[in-house]
Amino acid sequence: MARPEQPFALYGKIKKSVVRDIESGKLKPDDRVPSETKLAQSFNASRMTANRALKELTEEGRIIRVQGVGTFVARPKPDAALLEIKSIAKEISDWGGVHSSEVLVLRKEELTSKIAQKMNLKPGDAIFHSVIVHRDRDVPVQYSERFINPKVAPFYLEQDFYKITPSEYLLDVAPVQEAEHIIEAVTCKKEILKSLKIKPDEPCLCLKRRTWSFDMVATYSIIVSPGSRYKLVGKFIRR
Amino acid sequence: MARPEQPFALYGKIKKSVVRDIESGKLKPDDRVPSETKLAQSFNASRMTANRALKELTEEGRIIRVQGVGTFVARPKPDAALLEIKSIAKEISDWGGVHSSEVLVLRKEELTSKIAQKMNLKPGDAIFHSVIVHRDRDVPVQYSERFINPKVAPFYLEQDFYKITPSEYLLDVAPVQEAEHIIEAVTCKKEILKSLKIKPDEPCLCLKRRTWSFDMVATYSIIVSPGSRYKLVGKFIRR
DNA sequence: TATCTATACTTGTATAGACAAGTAGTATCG
DNA sequence: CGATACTACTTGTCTATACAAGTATAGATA
Repeated sequence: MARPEQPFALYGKIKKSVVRDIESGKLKPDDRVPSETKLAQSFNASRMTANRALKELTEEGRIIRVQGVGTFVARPKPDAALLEIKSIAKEISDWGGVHSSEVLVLRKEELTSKIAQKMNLKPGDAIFHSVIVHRDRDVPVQYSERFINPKVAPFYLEQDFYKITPSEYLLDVAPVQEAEHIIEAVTCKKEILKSLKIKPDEPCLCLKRRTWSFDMVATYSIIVSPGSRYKLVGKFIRR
Repeated sequence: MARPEQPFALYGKIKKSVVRDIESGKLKPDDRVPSETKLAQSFNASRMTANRALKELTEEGRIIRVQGVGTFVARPKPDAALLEIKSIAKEISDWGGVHSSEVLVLRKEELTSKIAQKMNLKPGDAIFHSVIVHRDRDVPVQYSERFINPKVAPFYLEQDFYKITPSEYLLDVAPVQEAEHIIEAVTCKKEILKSLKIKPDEPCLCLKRRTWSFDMVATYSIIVSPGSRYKLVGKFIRR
C-alpha cells in the first residue's frame, strides 16, 4: 500500500465518490454502502481514511452506520427547503421552477441608501434592490423586497425573475451560512395593501431575514397575505 | 504510553475537559487551547485521539483552529436560542432564568384527545397539556399551549413552570432533533384575547411547532401579542 | 424444535509514527 | 535596512495495526 506523494484529502475523494453514487442513483436509499475495508482497498487507502470519509458523511446525514451491521444510504428527508420560506399550498409544485404568471416584478434597480450600514457596507456603496409580488393562481400571496450586497451576487439584476426566483438564484450563487429571521404580525402600508389586494385591518405576516455569506449580508423581507400559512423547516443544532 | 484496558471514548474525556475549561471561564474567548501534542501528553493519549477531540469541537463551533498557529476558544455567538422563539426585548434578560412574575400558568393537566394521532400515539393514550401566558413587565405577550408525549418527558407535569420554562425543561430532558414551524398571522379566539388583553381585530402571530425527539413528537403553539417582534436564529445546513 | 455457540463480518476506538503544509520569529546575508 | 533562509511549533492528512464491541448466520447441542 504505497504512500501517496501528496496526502491531499484522500478521504475527500472517497466521500465524493460515495456521494456521486448516491446522487446518480447507483446507490439508492437503504442500499448498503461498501464497508470501510472494501472502500480502503478500492482507493488504495488505509481503513482509517475510509473511516473518516464515512464518519463525515454520517454527520452530514447522507448515510447511516450501524455497528456490527454496516453502512447504508440514508433516506432523504424533505428538508430541502431548509430555512426557506414556502407556501404550504405550493410547496410541491414549486419544485419544478416558476411559472411566469405567478410572479410580478415591481422593481429591479441599483441604489444607494442608508441601509448600507446594516449590510456591512460603506454609506454610498451601491445596493441591489428588488420588489416582487408572488401570486398563486392570480391571487397575490407574497410581497417580497430584497436588498443585496453586489459582492454576493454581481449579476443579480441581470436575472430574469420570471424564470428563476431570487431565492433560487441566490442560493445558487452564494452559500448561505447563517440566517436571522425576525417575524411579526402587522397590518401593512398602502402600497403593499394594493399589491396584495387586501383590506387595511387584515393581519399579515411580515418576515424579515438577514443572511450571511462570507461576512456579506443580504436582507429580505416578505409580507404574506392573510390566511396564508407558511412553513419553516429546520434541523436543530446542539451546541 | 500505556494502552488503556478499555478504549472507551478517551476523545470524549478530552472534549469534556476542554468544554469544562471554557464554561468555567478558565479559558476565555480567543484564549489559546493546549496543542494536540500537549493534550495528548496530559491525557496519556496519542495525538490522533487529541486531534479527534479538537476536530469535533471545531465542528461544534466551540473552538477555532488555524493550521500552523494553534487552537483558540471561539467567541460565543448569540445563537444559543437556536430555533427557539424569544422576544427580542427579553433576549438578554432571559438568560438568567424566569421571574415568577413573568409567567402565569393557566393549565397543567393530563388528558386524552384525538390529537394523539398527530403525535405518533394511539388514540386514548395520555397526553400532557399546558397553557401558559408569558408577561413582560405585567404586559402579556405570549399565550403558549403545549401537548407533550409523556414518553419524551415523563415528569413534565411535576415541574414548577414559575421556576423553569417548559422550553428550558424540555430542551434539558429531550434532545430536539428536528423541528417544523408553521407560522401564520391571525386574529384570535375570545379566550386568548382575554388572556393577552387585546382587541379582536389586532394582528397576532401564531406559531405552531412540532418537534421530534427520537421519533416522539411534541407540539407547541404560541400566540404572540401584536407589536411583539420575534426572532428566529438558525444556522443553515447544506445538503 | 428451541437454544446456545462459534465465527465471520461490521463499525468504534485507540496507538505510534510519518510527512505535508502553514505561521511566526530569529538569525543571517547582501 | 531589507530580503532571505532557517527553525520551532502548529495543525492536516495518512498509514498500518490492534483490540473492543455489536450483529447475523450457520452449525452444534440439549
